[in-house]
Amino acid sequence: MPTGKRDGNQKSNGESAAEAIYRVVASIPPGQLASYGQVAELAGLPRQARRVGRVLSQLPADTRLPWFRVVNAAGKISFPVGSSGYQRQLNHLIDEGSAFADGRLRWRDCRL
DNA sequence: GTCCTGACGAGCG
DNA sequence: CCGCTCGCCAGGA
Repeated sequence: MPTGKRDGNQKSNGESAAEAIYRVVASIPPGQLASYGQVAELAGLPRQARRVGRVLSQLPADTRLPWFRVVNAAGKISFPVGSSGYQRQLNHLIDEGSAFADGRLRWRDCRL
């Protein structure tokens, strides 16, 4: 193995951390929610919830990923109440019946 | 190279 | 319930 200092965080699959995160988020079934930490763990990145938040923050507006199904460990939307991101996420969750209009979420872990 | 920030989490007072 | 600290990692200045 040549001076391969390339590994970084790739899984043996050749799948980057971001790819793993995308895959996990995409696998969250409708009506269910997962925390950043949960997603990180399922993606093979324990203790890296922050990484998940970072990746999601870079998602394009037209992404197909159900990023709105990802909430923090407190079971709440991780955006300042009233912000556009908050409204957008809450809107999607309400649409799926995972949240009430007052911002209260129906907590359901993903538990795969 | 260092420093700061961030869609987090758990612990402590 | 609130606020603070520390750990963790990536990326931009």
